[in-house]
Amino acid sequence: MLTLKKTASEYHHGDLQSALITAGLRQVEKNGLNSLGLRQLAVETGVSPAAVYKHFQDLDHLKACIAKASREILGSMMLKSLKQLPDEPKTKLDALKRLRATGSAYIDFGVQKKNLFEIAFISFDSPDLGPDSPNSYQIFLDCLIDLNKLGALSDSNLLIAPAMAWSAVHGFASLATHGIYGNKAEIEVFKDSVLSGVPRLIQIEL
Amino acid sequence: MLTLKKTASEYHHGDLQSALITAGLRQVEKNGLNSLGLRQLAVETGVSPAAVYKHFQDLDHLKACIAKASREILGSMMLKSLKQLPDEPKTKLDALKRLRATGSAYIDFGVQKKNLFEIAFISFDSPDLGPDSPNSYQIFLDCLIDLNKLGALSDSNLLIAPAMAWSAVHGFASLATHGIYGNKAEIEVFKDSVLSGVPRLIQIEL
DNA sequence: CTTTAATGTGAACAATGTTAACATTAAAGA
DNA sequence: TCTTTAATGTTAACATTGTTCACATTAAAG
Repeated sequence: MLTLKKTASEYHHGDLQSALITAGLRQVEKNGLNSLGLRQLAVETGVSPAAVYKHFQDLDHLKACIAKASREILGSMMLKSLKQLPDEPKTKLDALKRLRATGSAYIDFGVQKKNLFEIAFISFDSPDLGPDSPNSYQIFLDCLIDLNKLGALSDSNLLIAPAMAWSAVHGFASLATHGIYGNKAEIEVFKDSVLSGVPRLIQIEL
Repeated sequence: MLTLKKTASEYHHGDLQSALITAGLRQVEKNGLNSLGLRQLAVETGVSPAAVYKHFQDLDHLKACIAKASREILGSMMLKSLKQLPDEPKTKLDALKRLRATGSAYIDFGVQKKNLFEIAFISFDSPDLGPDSPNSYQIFLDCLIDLNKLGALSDSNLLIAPAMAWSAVHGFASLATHGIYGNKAEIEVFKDSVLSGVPRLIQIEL
């Protein structure tokens, strides 16, 4: 339709649903998950508190949508990290570099946007909201499929390997956001170690 | 002092501070972090809402104390898992079994007490509350020191190795609590894989 | 035994999530 | 096009929450 919103009757918002999610993302990123409030978001988007309930069942549902949006930002950062590398990896080493890049992006997201990372996995269980796109697990898996095609991974590991890689990377990101590894310079050292360890963890053979 | 609380004047509670933490732990474990409320805890411990503020600065502070208590339960479960093994490991393999036992206990805690695991790392940064005892990181470290003494680990890794092991185990526990690996039977398979992968990750040489 | 500090109560406050009844607009069907 | 209907918004109210203040009660210290 695309009706160049001249209809500024100011009564209907136009796209409140995504406006609330966007405002929520900004609020969480700036002041943390605890600072997220329904009324405050309503004010921020210039709407009454009750209007929110036309688009979300309750605050938890809205939070879940903001969480999903966070995960999708994470996923897009992972994809972005891949765009600076050769598309179709021809060698095992190239394929491995791609896996490492996605892992690095995952950790960077956690460290740089720790408040978004904090909310990202809220209500991750309930699949009411449909799959993430992009989906970070799928991105890991694609990298491992490439490695498998090139013979760097045993087939039996295509189920286990992504789980293990994800665990290591996610765990490091999570612990890093909790300030366990000190300042960002120190984090970088540990991060490299973890990323270098992943191929051993999932038994890559070059 | 130990004054066998005959002084049941019913006005002063006796040990409200820890009673609130205990009640908080039970509430979180049963109904999740979101269900935790100050007034409700006050009712549960038979005390007025304002009384809580004689022992905690605010709800966040109380939450942080409950979180610390959760981590200490985790730590004690790790220690418990060690008590069924030979005290002083004489062989590399024995030492490795101890490391694996602690990792297994860590993951079990996450899966079996997912609500406690959820709160456990809240306010982990702020060291106002003093160190955990027992401290799960220290337990990992002790296992690795044993391995190092037996020559299974390069010295340079005594800083990095615990961080990596912790990351893998913590990440898996975290993702498992989010229901990513399906039911508990499936989780067990993945868990064994991760635990078997840790020695490769941290470059144990047997 | 008196004073003081620790620990409790009760009433009030502002702010929050939520709901219900109603208003306005956009979309659909005659 | 006109009418109806569904979608989307508003306002007012409610119960509940975290928090504070003035005050009461008890335990500990001098």
